[in-house]
Amino acid sequence: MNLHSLRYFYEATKYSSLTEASHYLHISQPALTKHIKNLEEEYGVRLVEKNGRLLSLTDLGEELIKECDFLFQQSEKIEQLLKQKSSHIPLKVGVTQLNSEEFIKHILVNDKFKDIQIELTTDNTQKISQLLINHFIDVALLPDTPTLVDFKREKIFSDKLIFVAHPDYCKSNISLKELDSYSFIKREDGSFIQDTLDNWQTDGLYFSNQVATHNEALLLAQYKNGIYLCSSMQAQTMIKSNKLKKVTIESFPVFSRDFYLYFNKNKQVKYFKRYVKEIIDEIKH
Amino acid sequence: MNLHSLRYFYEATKYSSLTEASHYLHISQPALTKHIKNLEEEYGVRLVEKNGRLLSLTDLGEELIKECDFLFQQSEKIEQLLKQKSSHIPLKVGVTQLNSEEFIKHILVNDKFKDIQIELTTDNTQKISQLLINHFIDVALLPDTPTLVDFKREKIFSDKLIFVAHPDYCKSNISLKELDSYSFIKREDGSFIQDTLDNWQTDGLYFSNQVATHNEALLLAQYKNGIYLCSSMQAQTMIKSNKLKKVTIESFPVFSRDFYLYFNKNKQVKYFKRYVKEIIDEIKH
DNA sequence: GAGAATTACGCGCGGCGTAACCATC
DNA sequence: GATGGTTACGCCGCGCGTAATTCTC
Repeated sequence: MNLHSLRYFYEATKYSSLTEASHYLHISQPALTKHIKNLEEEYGVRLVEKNGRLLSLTDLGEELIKECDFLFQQSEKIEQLLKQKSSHIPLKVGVTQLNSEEFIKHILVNDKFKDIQIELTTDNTQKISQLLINHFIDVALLPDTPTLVDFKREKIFSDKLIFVAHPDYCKSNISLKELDSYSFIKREDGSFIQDTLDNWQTDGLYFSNQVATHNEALLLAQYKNGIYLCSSMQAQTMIKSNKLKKVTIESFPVFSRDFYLYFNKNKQVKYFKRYVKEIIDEIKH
Repeated sequence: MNLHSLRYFYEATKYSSLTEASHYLHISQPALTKHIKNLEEEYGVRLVEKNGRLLSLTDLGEELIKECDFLFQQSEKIEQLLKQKSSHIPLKVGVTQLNSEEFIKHILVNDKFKDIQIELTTDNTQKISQLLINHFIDVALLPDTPTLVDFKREKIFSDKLIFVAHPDYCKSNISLKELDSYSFIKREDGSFIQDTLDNWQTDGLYFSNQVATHNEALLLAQYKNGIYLCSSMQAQTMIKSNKLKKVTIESFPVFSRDFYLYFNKNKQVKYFKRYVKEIIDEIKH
């Protein structure tokens, strides 16, 4: 029997619709439908029936799910056994400065990664891509990179520059006229963030403080020290926990970069990819 | 985890070597190796180790197999549940006269087919192939057939014309000089078998009796009535049970036809194919 | 018309077989 | 040299996503 289709069927029933399930299972909705049809056709049985515009389980479907509980519980047990005895060499991951902190915070410490041992390398895009090419690392999280043009990759998220501030510090939408009512947090000269700000408005911005790192800037922003421009990825968790809010400023252009996972062939990479995507989903929420 | 590879690994351990297992599991031996490697690489574990020129299970491998017992026992239970509730429309199978008796005897009454309901049509090759083309039947067992040239097919066995006789009736190898010491069983004039015999030796053959059907001829041969020319497929079981033996006659040319399963797309056909192949293997032994 | 499922279709990867090679007896 | 396992390689089908369609509220 096709245990692959059975697994998807089983997992899908944990959600209220196929569409919802497809989202959480990281598979397209038509593909899920197909898996269910597979089972039904293979055995000439009906497992689901139409219920309004949703599907619901037939009696046989319910019965099947109960049996699947045992099956996949056992399969889980086996997987744990194997993972426990695993002597994997660590998966070598390369990231840029921009990602590294978020990576460490949200990905590497995540429970999902308890069974993948990871060795992290942080360097600039150029160096990381060279490591990947020379097989010194297995995976790299990087923006679009010319030297990796024919490498396997998968888009993970789109990073944009956004303004953030303490929720009480200012309105959420600020017009150009209102700009002088607020102060901005200044990053070190020559940094990408500061250059972007300077190029946008050479005058008219009032800077409260200058800091040396992204972390310092975030801290100041939290203490209502001003509005701070940073990558949406880096601010996401603070926004989610309401320590900061996103601030839109009139006519500020969109600076965005897509980030990809580039990878060499490696059995573990598959899981790594899935976990990363799941975690990114959680962050985006 | 990859339950497909796990299944093959599990089943393979029931045999003494991969080569032997591959034969019974109807998969090539390199493919089996690959499945095991899959599991080992996915989890970074060792499941088998070299033991002379054979493989044997590691401790972890043994442990894994124990857990797999539960897993695939449960999977079997689920499969039974589904098959029991199955409301399959019968699988429509077409065969020629030549095959039909062997089919009914050795295939359709076989235990393996208890969960596939079969509707059998017997007719000549031309008619059967038309039924297949028009989707009136799902599977057909036929020799190479020009009208089905771009149909999906799979070679099932090669049928040859052979001489058979009672084990005590004659020697196993007969030279041309000795031919006149034995009598032959004569089929009805115009039959393929009789025509073949007549075209080979227009004189010099002594015919004891003339019969109307293959079954009658087999019966006579069993009663030491003479040597009988028939298809190897049709005589196989009598030979296996020592009621008849194969007789080689000097300079008799090989008349052989390959038989194929031709099939339309149908979920059940997969199982049908596998069962047929297994049974053919049993017959060939 | 919005949300859900189904059908149609095309692409890429993985599973498989064949063949050649290596290792053990 | 015979038997069993491994590596290399290429093909085909299955699993999947995208897009268009149907169905329900």
